[in-house]
Amino acid sequence: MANEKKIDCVILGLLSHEELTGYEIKKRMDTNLKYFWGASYGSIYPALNDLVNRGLATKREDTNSKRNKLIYAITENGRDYLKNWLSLPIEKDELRYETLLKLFFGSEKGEEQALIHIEAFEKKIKEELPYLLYAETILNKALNEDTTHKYYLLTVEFGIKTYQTYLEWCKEAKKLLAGG
Amino acid sequence: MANEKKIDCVILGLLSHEELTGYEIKKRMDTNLKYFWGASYGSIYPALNDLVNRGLATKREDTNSKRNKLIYAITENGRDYLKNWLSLPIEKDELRYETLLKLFFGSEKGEEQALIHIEAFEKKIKEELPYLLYAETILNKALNEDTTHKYYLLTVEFGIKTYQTYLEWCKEAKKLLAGG
DNA sequence: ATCCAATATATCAGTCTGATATATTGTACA
DNA sequence: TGTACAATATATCAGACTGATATATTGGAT
Repeated sequence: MANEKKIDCVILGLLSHEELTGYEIKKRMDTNLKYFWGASYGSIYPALNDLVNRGLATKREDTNSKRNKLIYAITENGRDYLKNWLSLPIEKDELRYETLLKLFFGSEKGEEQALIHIEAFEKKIKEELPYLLYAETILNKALNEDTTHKYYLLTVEFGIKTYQTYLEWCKEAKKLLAGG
Repeated sequence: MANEKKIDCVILGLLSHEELTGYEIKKRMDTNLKYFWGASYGSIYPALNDLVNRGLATKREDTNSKRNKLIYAITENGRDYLKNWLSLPIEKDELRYETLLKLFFGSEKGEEQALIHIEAFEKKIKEELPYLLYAETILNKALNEDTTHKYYLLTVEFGIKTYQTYLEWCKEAKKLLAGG
């Protein structure tokens, strides 16, 4: 089996729910998938053209709007490709935190600088957590109507739990740094 | 200020503690930094040559061993470069979990397949957690002798806390999937 | 002796990011 | 009514990095 390109799989996954433009795909990623996956336009647009060439998606111009919109939809072959990928074992789960990297080498600059990075991290997490909690409320309400929400909720719960743990770690990290 | 390449910074960070070969640098990454950063030989070896050309590191052949060893050391310029990077604000903290991606699109294949991915994730975390707990013990003992261990311990505590949270999430995720 | 795992360096096709370019549409507000 | 600005929309490219592959040596087990 050919090595599945991640960007192809995410796009097909999103298209399996609804028809989308490249711009809308990017927006979905930046909101719904933000906490565990990302992608740039530089990979999305070439991938879309490639998916069409391989018969996994279709492209059509939007005749309703005056905008230069290109709407993509998944094909049956695309759905098969997605299902196959979903059933393959996970290749890689990766955490890549520059904050921890700078902390690891922190002795070179000292405690004051390390504290700055921890507090910036804490601030960012505190700002993002409310969006996850809001999503949790919405999804719990909509759970009865649409069972696909259950899978989305699973990832939101992951985000909430880890973010809350991050905040606990920040507290302890500051204590440890101060010499406690 | 020129955009600091991450691979340059990690290598200089490791060289700031001790002289190392490219192979040893990779080993440090795969053990100590594993939980928050990774790098491949394909980036390490070219970066090492580049660092030497820019005067941030020096290269010398190991005359003691019969092996074709090339030992790298950080220069004063290299240390300045590292210190500057450490004081810059964090650009990106990124989590990229294929497990969550496949879960998000899980409705396409159903609960049984989702459960398989969650249990594989749970197994992997349970296997890795003991190494972090072991590192915690060692570092706590050595904390008095060497204060640089404090920074290493900070990242280990992050790993332990998040991994324990992952395991809690797995339990709840399985309940949620089963329809609870 | 022989085999295998670990040590050690290096390169390359292909993936993906981040920056940049370009143009249009909707909205606020003066 | 004009006009500025944010949002919508597509596209490309240099450069970073991965994963695979190649090559060769050394130490230890049997």
